[in-house]
This record gives sequence, structure tokens and C-alpha cells, in this order.
Amino acid sequence: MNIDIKKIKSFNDESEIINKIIVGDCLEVMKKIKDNTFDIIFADPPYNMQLQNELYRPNNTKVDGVDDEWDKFNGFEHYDEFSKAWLREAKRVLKKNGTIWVIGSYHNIFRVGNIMQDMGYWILNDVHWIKSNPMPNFKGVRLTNASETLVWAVKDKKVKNYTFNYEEMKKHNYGKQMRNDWYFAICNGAERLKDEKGVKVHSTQKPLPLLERIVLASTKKGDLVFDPFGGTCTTGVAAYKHGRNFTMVEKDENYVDWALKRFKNFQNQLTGI
Amino acid sequence: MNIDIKKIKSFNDESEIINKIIVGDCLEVMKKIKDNTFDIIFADPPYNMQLQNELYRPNNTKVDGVDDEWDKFNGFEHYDEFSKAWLREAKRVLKKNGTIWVIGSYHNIFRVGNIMQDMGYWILNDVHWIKSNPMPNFKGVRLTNASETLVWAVKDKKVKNYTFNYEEMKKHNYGKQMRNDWYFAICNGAERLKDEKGVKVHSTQKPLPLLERIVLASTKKGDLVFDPFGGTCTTGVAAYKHGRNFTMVEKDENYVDWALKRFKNFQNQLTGI
DNA sequence: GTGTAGTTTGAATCCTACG
DNA sequence: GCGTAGGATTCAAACTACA
Repeated sequence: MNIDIKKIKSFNDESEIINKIIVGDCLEVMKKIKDNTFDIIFADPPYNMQLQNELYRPNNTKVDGVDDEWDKFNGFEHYDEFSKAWLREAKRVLKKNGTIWVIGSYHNIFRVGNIMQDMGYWILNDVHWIKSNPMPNFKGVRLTNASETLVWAVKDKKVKNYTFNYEEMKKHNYGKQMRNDWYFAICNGAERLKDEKGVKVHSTQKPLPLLERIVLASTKKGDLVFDPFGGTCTTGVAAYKHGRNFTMVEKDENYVDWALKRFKNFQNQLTGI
Repeated sequence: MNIDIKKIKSFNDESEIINKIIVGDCLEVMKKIKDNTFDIIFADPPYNMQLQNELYRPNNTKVDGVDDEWDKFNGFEHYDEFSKAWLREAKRVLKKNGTIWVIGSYHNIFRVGNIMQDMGYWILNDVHWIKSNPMPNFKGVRLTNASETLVWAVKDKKVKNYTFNYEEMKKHNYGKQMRNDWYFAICNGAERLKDEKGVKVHSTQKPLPLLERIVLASTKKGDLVFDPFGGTCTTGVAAYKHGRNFTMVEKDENYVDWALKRFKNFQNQLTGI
């Protein structure tokens, strides 16, 4: 079996999108893509965490917070502007009966949900990813923040025949219909990509089972999945694993190169190397 | 023991607010209340459900959805306007170091959260009330909507010494710090108020244990709790049960009269009648 | 290899009182 | 407002070290 995944460094040919990882800004790339192209979109945009100070655990070790450049915004106005821009393009490139998933935390999800509703997206569900092993609240001043929220929506109130694999979801919930509270551990251990120094490659890598559930819930085999904030390509791996195709966009070429390594490892596993 | 709860039909004397249920529009009532009055606010505003058609169960019985007049808004703009108005007043009457809780579903919580952030409220947590017994999705076209979301916030980013009873919460979570996923059954059975014909008095009565947790988490004994959408006074009952005081506002006098009955029953229980 | 103890770490808007 | 010193504060999972 030969997994044919390609990195595209300068994206121009809009027909070249099947199982590609495109290096570039998602907005610029989307602008080159035709209307009604993708069956579903999964988006994990920056959360705009607004971390102020350093945080130490009770044992005085420092918490490695998300301080990446890509998560820095100059207030809600700029974050909203950014969100509106990509959500508008996302709506255009999403097929008429496609669905979109967006994940976020309380820092950004109210912005995102509000904008989506204003744009005419019609929410199907909010889904709560409940973490089995979240970081505790070390100072004891709030509740443990043990969840992230996903919004699942269609382009328009009128859309009816979107894909929802009801029976497949039932199988994953002991024969009962799947609910909107989903329980997964955070991405850790062997799954978590780390460089030669043992440093995590991406500060917010999502767990593969979460993406697999999304793929299994809302796509058919052969569907084309789009992820505008591709990161290290968890979405692509989930799609590929279940016989779906994908188009990933990611600004940071380092992430993309790691994504290619993931696929190589995946291939080696399959061929028993 | 004599529980002294009073209904106030025309509210004018702003000093008369301790353990009172005020009949009236929350905005008009709040305008008569001084700045920095309440220790916490709990608000369960209309959800703006936008139900389109009638919904039937598989056995052809009709689902009694929320179609009350108080939940009718003319689009998001009107809902946002309404939300801004009461949230602005709420901020004013909340004490400097007080906290506010607002509950909602995906229909309205993104509007509410967005507005709160725009107004300078600083979110402490989003809390997911996970329902043990939600209504299934009868048509099998979405995930079971098994949750509601609460936003817990302070008036301003700079507020530090708000009340959070960390150890008390720990006691309610097997000695571990309390997380933001809360598991309660929907309000049903003996707790659910029903009239002489067996029809539920209020279409969205909240479970008492949910309100008790909020009271125990974020108030001290003797604190004054405000609820602008009082309904049948679950907030007041929770406050009273734990030695806190309350001010409730409710437009519908029928709900208020039922609230008074709740307190009378509560008193009878305590005196063994 | 097996079992146990110790270590590390995770999308985090994480202190308070006093001068 | 600011700066600083004092003091209280963590859970689960996966990994490593070692007997």
C-alpha cells in the first residue's frame, strides 16, 4: 500500500487538492478554491488565550502555556475580524449540504458561535469534549477547565440532507444514540508528536479519536474533508484512516513536514516495517 | 420557624429587597436598585429557541416544546438588544467583587457570552450541565442535546477576591477539585411543579441541585443573591436552604404565586406538618 | 519480563496583603 | 495605581527508573 500524500509549497492549481497538505495562509488558499468544493470542514482556529502571567505548579515547575505567535491578537475586535474572514470563505467553499465543525474554548467560542449565527450558519449541535485528564486549576481559584466546545453547523437553516451517520454513532455509544458530551483523553504519550529534543512539536495537538469521531459522524467514504488550520494533520490522518480524502492548509512548514512524517510512520505500520 | 418571604406587586422602595419576590419586568425593577447591591446574580434568560414546526415523538405524541410568549424574539438583533439591556443593568447592580452566572443553550449562549465579553465581564469558567436524562433526538438527525451551558464571570478582568468556596466544592466531588462538567438530572418528579390538572407550571424549571451547587460554590452565608428571571423561584429556594438571602424578579404573577406555595411547602416540611 | 514508585506534563485568561 | 514579599496550591495519564 502506498499512501500518496503531497506537500504543496505554492498553491495555484485549484484542481490539485485531493490529499494534499498546502503550505500557506488559509485565507489566501481558500480564495483560490472554487465554491461548493468540500463535503465537510473541520477548523481548530487559534483560541486567543490572552495569557497574562507565568503560572507555576504547586511543586514550582513552570506550566508551558500557549504563547505561540499564531495565538496573539490585538483584542476581540481583531480576533472577530479574523474569524469573520475565514468563516466567510469557509462557507463559500463548503458544499451546499456540507457541514462545518469548529472547536474552541470559552476564550473564543462565544465569538465564533456568534459570528457563525450572524452569517446564517445554522447550528446543529454544540458538542462538549470532556477531558479525562485536564490540567488542574493549581491555585484553586476556579473550577478545573476540563472541556472544549465544538460547534457543528450547516451553511443555512434550510439545509436538510446533510450527512449524519446515526447508526454508526450508535455503535460507538453502547447501542444508544450518541449524545453531545464526548469523553476523550488529551493528546499525550506515543500519539503526541515530539522533536528530537523531546519538545512537543505543536502546542495544541488534538487527540486522534476526537477527529475520528467527527469523521465517522459526518462524512461518507470518499468525501473530501477540509481543514484550514491543519497543524500536524490530525484531521488528515483521521480522514485517511477511514477512507476519506482531505485537503489541509497550514502556514507553518515545520508542522507540515511533521505531518508528512506521521503519514510515513502510518504507512510503515501498515506494511509491518 | 417562620419563613418570611413576601411578594411585592409594585416595587418602589428599593430598601425592600431582602427575601422578596418582586412582580415586574426585570429591567424596570433593576433600574430602581442602587449600584453594587448584590453579591451574586444568577440569570436564566429566555433562550430564543426559534422552534419552527411542531415536533412529534415516534409514537405520534406531540412534544410540548417551549413556545411561551416570553421566548419570542424577532431575530438575533432583538434578542441581542434585550440581552445587552439586562446585562448592562446586572453589571451595575452587582457588587464590585460579585460574580454572575448565566445559563443557556446553543441557541442563545453564544450571543450572551459574546455580549458579556464585549461589556468587559471577565469569564471565570464555562460550565456544562450534563443531563442524565435528556430528551432524545427523536428523528435521529442530530446528536442528543444533553447539555446546557453556564457562563460564570466577574464584572471586570481586574477583580480578584471573588467568592469561590474551593474546599466546599471539593467535598462535592469525592475530595478532588470540582471540574466544569456538572451532572444533574433534569427537573422532574416531585420537584417539578404541576398544577391541579397535572400540567407543568413552568416550561423550563431548573433542577434544585444545580442551583444549590451554584450557591454553595460562589456565595457566603448571609450573601444576597439576585435572579432577574425568577420563574418559580428555584434560585430563592436554593439560597434560602443554605442560609443566603435573595431578591427575585418575575414578570408572571402566576409563577410568583407558585413560588410562594413552594416556600409554604418547604415550611410545612420543616415544621413536620 | 514484571511490578512499583517516582517523574513529567497538559489550549490556563490561576494569589493576596501591604506599603 | 504599582512593586514586593509571603504563603497556599494539583489530577490523570503516560513515561522512566529500578528492584
